[in-house]
Amino acid sequence: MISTKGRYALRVMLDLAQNNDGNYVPLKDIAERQEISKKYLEIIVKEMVAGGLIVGASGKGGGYKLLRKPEEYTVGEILELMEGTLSPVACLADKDFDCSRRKECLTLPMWKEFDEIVHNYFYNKKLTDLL
Amino acid sequence: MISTKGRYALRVMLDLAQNNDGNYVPLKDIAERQEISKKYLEIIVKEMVAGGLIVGASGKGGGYKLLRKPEEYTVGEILELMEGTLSPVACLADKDFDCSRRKECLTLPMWKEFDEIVHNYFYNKKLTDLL
DNA sequence: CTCTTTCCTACTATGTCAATAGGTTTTACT
DNA sequence: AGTAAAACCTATTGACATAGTAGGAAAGAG
Repeated sequence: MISTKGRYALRVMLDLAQNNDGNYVPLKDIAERQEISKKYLEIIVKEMVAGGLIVGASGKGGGYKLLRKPEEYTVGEILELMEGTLSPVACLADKDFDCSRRKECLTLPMWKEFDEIVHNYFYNKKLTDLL
Repeated sequence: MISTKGRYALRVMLDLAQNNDGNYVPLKDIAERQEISKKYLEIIVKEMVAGGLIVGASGKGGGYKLLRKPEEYTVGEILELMEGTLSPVACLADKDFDCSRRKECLTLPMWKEFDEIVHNYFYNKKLTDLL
């Protein structure tokens, strides 16, 4: 299940792509258009700035804008940043996950295959594919 | 993320498939082989019985066994029973989910497409494919 | 110097996850 | 009848994540 964080982040990115005229877009406007609590979006957008997806500017005339061209973002990188991982199981999400049953695990190959399908799907989906 | 409930259920099914000689398999044995708390497995197998995946028998010589041939189970039905849904978002998981933005939602088509990929992957994967 | 906007810390309610605890009932075997 | 093994049942718990809310501090344009 993708959480609201991931879903809202995606909608913020789409909103920014649709209002990508070079100016900063105030969060207030995004929150109103998307009907999402501005306060909650603050938390989300902060992570998006930290993650290098967008840039913020304080003060009057400030707001947020994309750092790259809309077609240069993939849905995968947005979701993965917000969700932490797209992997279906902990043993694939964590590089350091230590499972004593790893060698004999009958289900691991399936999770690996599925993980790749998910990864491929979202990383081949550009932000602009949704517009 | 697939929870332990789904993952453990799958491992119980595989264990039952590997010990499918017509006799009931005690949960104690499964718990030991799989290195999972028997107490926790009780909760899980109870749901599996209720969901029609397996059948239980009380008393000495009792335990659990498969209701169908191993090749007649799909991973999808097992996971969906335990997880409640395999859908990535609530608006697809719930038939009655009421979203006012449904018509204009830019992300819904993607979630739908992804949902189908996930569904197809797990429902085309037979339990015996993992053995 | 004021208004707008981001930025920051903290708090909270609710729910889910992953169990544990302690029994009762059912059944086969002796 | 008695006993051991097994499922079955109800309740509880600790930890964590989710989805926010609250209140203000700092930045920056006009």
